[in-house]
Amino acid sequence: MAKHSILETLNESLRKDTLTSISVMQFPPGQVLFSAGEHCRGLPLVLDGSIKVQMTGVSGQGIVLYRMGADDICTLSIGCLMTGRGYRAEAIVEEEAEAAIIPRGLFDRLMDQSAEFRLAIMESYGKRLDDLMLLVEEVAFRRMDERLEEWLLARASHGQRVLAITHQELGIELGTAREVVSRLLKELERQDQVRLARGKIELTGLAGKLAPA
Amino acid sequence: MAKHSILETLNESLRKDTLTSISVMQFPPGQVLFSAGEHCRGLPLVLDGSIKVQMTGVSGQGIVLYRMGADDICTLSIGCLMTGRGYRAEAIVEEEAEAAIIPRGLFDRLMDQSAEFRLAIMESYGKRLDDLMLLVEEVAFRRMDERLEEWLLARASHGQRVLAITHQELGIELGTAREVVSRLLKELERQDQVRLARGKIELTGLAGKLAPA
DNA sequence: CGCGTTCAGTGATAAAGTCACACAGCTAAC
DNA sequence: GTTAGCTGTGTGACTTTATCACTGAACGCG
Repeated sequence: MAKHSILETLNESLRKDTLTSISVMQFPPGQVLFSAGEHCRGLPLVLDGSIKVQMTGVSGQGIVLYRMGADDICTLSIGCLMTGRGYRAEAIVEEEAEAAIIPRGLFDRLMDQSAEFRLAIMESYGKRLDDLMLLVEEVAFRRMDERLEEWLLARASHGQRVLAITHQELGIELGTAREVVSRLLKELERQDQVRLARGKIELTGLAGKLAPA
Repeated sequence: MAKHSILETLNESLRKDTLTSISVMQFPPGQVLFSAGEHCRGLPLVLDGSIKVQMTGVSGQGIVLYRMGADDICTLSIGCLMTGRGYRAEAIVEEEAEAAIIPRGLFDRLMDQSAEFRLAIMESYGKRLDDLMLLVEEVAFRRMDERLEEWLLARASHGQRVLAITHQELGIELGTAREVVSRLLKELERQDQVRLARGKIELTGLAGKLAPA
């Protein structure tokens, strides 16, 4: 059964209608939920797991725009739904995910009949805009070594000290080239902040700077 | 009297209510509509003129996120309104502007009672997200010389061949440093693409590549 | 084991950002 | 008109990041 906090904004009757007309789907890691150019068929609710949304430039280089996790709404889809434009980004499952899709008609009805639902949608939209603005700032003004360190620490604070990720993937996270990541990591290794192995990064010295769990 | 296409999504009675409760204001060039950190008091409708929305990084460097013109809605404000967060950007009038503000309460009512109004709002939101994603791509992957040329041509195609702008301002448009702009422009001048003067850029050779008016 | 594939390291070079400073063009006060 | 001061531009020196080309290491599998 679908469990998503936005459903709690609905009254008894709308919620029942919604639950009967959506079905929860499972997606394995690596699965592509949607890709650039595709059109949108409804509003995806993420119930569980982790999904990254990334964009690919003409050069073939990519950058991760944001992630969605349990209880998120794929607000990007609403834009596509409303403007009729295709997606500009692609969504890829990272950790086994559960999601349900609210079809267009039902979405319109919920927007019409529930002020709370509307509020939740607008809030999610606002948050997404905010995220993207932060990203613009990151990319335009901040140094890559700082961004890399922060990325590693953000990951580590979720408990792991050994990250399983390739330099290529990290490049896409930060929107830079693989070589740049390799060089910066090598420098961190020289400073005893990390230990490197194929496909793995172990945080050693850096762990001292860990955000409180 | 306020003239904005979103008002046409409203029925007779809602439109009348709206028109009586909003007032059109005039803003001279240079006026700051809102600045970073401020809280939002309603949804601004742009009736006429040109307003740029820009962000300033910690380094003090800025970048223009997008522009609003006649018939635009300041969707960014909705996000602030809904999440309660302050603005992350600032809005500055470029060309004498007219705008009206729909207060929070009325906005909620319009969202409640007009499906068409809702649609227009969501559409505007979608477009803004799209703009920002394009910007991320620009900043992350494209070369500065290309972006500069494109910016100049986009301006020129509005009729002018002589742009009144300083290198500093151009730097903020593109999110780069003044020196970088100076050097790239100097190079264009060496190639007889532009002629430079204090506070002015005249498009000469570049004008051949003008987008059809 | 040997072979192919993916991942990582690195030198060379180009583009962009940063810092420091010189100087030019304009304005306003004298 | 001359001069002081401000804003805008030009440029050298240097750092950081991006790009290109290539090498070799680690792994997966027949």
